[in-house]
Amino acid sequence: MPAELLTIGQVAARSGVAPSALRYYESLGLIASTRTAGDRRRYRRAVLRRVAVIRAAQRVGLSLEEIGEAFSIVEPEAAPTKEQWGRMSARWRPVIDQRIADLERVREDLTSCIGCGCLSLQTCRLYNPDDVLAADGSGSRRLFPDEPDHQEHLA
Amino acid sequence: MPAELLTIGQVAARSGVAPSALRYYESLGLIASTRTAGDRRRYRRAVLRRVAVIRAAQRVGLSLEEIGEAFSIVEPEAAPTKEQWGRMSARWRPVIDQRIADLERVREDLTSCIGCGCLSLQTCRLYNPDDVLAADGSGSRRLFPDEPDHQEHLA
DNA sequence: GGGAAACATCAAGTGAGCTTGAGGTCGGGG
DNA sequence: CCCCGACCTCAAGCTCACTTGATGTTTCCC
Repeated sequence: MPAELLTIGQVAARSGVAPSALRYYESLGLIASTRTAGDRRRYRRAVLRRVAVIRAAQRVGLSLEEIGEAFSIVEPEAAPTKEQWGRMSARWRPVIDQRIADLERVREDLTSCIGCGCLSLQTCRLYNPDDVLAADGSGSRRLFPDEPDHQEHLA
Repeated sequence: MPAELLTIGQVAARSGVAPSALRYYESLGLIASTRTAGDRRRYRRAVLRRVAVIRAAQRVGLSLEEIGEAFSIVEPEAAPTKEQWGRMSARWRPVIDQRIADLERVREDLTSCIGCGCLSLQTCRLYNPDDVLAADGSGSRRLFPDEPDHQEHLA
């Protein structure tokens, strides 16, 4: 327990992310570690920041792959420089803004539908939304995919 | 194509949700249908509203199971009454508000971290967040789970 | 009335993001 | 010196929300 490097257990405890998840992130190249002679992982403190950024980005709805792409501009294994950080957040900002706008619209629709008495009508946006998914392939769906437009409406 | 009842294909076209997904929702009890003599599904128009509500709730980050719970207060197979709708949206509003607040915080953290020069410091909220996950079992994680608090911080 | 859509069921597959388990290694305290 | 717990790898399992495919039935239209 010197000071400089953290064990996986310590990183887990301090970040709240399970060791298995940290190994998984590492397998994806999202974080990096050095190894001891006995093959144990040792993490630099900067990994805590990276993990925090990963969790924050997930909350925004980004996949680990997208996060990895954004990380490709910062050097692995170190804290981002101010400039790199700036580029990353510039990249994510519009995504966050969009997500917030989406949710605000859902909230608005939900609320206005109560007041407007549109429950049985077809003019309601919730009833007759203009953002709709088209079938587009296989596999699971992102929770908040970029929904392609689709024009087919009610009658 | 009389008028009253919709086929699964029509519901799919009008809601933008694939037929297979509609059958899946039905298997979970989220929507209901009657059957023709030949065992084909027939949906009442109200199902369009329900499907729209389901998609909206998913956008907010609710699982289909949670959506089903919320639906348990409205009669299956019919459009919600104004009162039921009110209860549902009252139930979801705080969740939406919370999600929006979370995202705004991430955005704020991202932005302020650029300006504040905290990149190498430990006072930064992103670096030293107070919302952290504890290990809690198996399986996949919700994209935006209710994160239990966890107090273990840096040093 | 005949053929092609559209629909039915059911089992199995998909992808993301992890966890769990088996089986073995490392390292610090008593 | 020995033991326990933390750690290692790798393969397999799991959840969620669907889709795909196989196989069979209905229905609409000409």
